[in-house]
Amino acid sequence: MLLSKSCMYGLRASVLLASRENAEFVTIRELSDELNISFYFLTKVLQQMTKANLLESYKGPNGGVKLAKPAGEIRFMDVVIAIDGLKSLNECALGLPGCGVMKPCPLHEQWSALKTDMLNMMESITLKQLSIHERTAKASDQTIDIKNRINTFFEPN
Amino acid sequence: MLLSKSCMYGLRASVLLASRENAEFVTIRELSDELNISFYFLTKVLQQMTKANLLESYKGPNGGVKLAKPAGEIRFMDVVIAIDGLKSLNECALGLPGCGVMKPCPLHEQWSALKTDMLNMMESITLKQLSIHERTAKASDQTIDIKNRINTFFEPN
DNA sequence: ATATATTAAGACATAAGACTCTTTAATATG
DNA sequence: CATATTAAAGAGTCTTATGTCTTAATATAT
Ligand code: FES
Ligand code: FES
Repeated sequence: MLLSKSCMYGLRASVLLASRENAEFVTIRELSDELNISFYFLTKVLQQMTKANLLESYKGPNGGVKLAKPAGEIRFMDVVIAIDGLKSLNECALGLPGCGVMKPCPLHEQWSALKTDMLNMMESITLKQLSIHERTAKASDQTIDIKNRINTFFEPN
Repeated sequence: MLLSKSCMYGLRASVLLASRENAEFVTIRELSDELNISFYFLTKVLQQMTKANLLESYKGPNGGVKLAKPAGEIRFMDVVIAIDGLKSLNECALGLPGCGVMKPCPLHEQWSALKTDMLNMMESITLKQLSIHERTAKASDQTIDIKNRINTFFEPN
């Protein structure tokens, strides 16, 4: 598993929030219902994102969470860093210390090339792009309404 | 973490075994000492590889483990499959079920491209290549003898 | 003020992964 | 045969990740 479950949950919620960028605060309960993620657990994950200034939260009636910046300004990578941390992005494939810093392991050359591609991807893709992809998919399948479609994207495990 | 620790341990041990392909059985104790991995734990991991017919084991005096085939015929991927399983190679980046089979998630296109590269790498690299890389590295640093060099590759965490 | 809605924080529970130890089985050697 | 050496198998422990619940804090509305 490349990303932790927490991180995947955070990403799913982010994309959903991005697809409603117009909206005001969305309750975590609504997100967790739609994504089939434990409300309690998702709450913890989104707290991490709030601390990292990716989300803004508001307590009380009409409260909830929303993206702290335009979806086009939040990179895939930002979410990963907020939840799994920077270290998770620079690990040696064989788990040895100091990948890229110390003596490279036998896999380093190949692995770091892949890692570069992966980082480029994470750096270039924004939540906006992910949410647009979602919309396009929806448009191409007119028989399924929006809510339904999001639900099929984010089916329970 | 892309690969489990078990898997990384198995790979490290494999490369070490490959670099001694000439040798007869090597005891797990010797491997665990040289790689700074718990002997008990490594034993379990190598058992999985033996069951998968990647290693051959022999009990009793002068026993141990050795590669079951020439190092050039064992692919990186074979070790990963033996230890982490096939499923680990085809996961959705967002943890959704049926990546590549069911409706793709918003990240699928980008992620599956990366995954293809990764699988190609795992499929094309053999233990022989990894061990040769190791030898080359050694040759370029004459001041450090072989055993020492392996030890610096495989430092404790 | 009081009641209600909501996130934050912290404590707790369960499951999975990582690691350890003990016992058993196979083999070799004297 | 007796003893030593080694991996296999199984049970147990420790740690980390995941998931749940309760209480506190903050905001709104009546
Ligand atoms: S040192 Fe192992 S991948 Fe970089
Ligand atoms: S469905 Fe998500 S990466 Fe393929």
